[in-house]
Amino acid sequence: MDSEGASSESSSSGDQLEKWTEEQDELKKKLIAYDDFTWKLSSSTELSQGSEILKYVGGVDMSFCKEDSSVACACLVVLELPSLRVVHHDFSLLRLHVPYVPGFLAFREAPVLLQILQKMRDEKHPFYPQVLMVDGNGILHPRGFGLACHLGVLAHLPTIGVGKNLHHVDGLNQSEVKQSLQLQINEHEQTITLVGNSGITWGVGFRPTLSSLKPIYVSVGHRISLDSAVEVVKITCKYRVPEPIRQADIRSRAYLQKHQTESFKELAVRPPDQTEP
DNA sequence: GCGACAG
DNA sequence: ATCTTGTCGC
Repeated sequence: MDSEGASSESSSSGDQLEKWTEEQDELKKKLIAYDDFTWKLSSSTELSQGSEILKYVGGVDMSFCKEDSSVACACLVVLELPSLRVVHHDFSLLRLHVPYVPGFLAFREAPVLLQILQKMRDEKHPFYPQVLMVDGNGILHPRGFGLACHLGVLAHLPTIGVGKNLHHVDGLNQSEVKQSLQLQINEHEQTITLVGNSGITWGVGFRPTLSSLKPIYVSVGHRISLDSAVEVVKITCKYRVPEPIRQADIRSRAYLQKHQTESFKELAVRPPDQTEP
């Protein structure tokens, strides 16, 4: 018998988390936390004629089956600016074998999302996104490398991390953020910089609309500065959750429900096929 | 040691 | 992530 708690359960072993941590640290070396793109926002002061403007913003999200949380639908949408109309969407239905572990979301969700992105790029689709918004944090993460960073580096794409809940890092606390925003309730600025105990700026808490008490949390994913990331988020917010992510969320959920019966059969766990004589 | 912990 | 109806308001 093993003396150590080599608990033979389905959850991740310490070894796995160690491997994942090393992989995050390795990929983190390629992280670019400043503006590394050629487009400009149409609201930019310098309206140079030659430069391209930001027109195609992507969003990714995943939904899960309530009966079987390992059955998931990943969705990529692309919205056109400034209309915020969806000009492209794509889905992938699959069964996940990697569990959700706080701090390691990317190992569960990045592979599929990357696959959908690559498919679009390989097809040289004209609406391939110039920047991608991700339903998960960027550098606002225990090791400064959340899903948005992970996806950005692997896809070599500018990405923005958007969290609906605060990942408690470096002393950052949800109620403190809310209090700070409460103090600014009368000011024009609905944004609060998230500075941890160490002095590091991890992102910003942001209230997109006047009615939304609960903030969203924006952080740098890859190849973009925090200021630019916030600018992009601002111009894509019709509701609390920015449109690209909201549309990916709505559509992935709808797709899952529409194909619930079929997909459940397709992805059903069958015992190994031993019908051969 | 205990609690906290994106989706 | 998911479980969940109505309701108040623009």
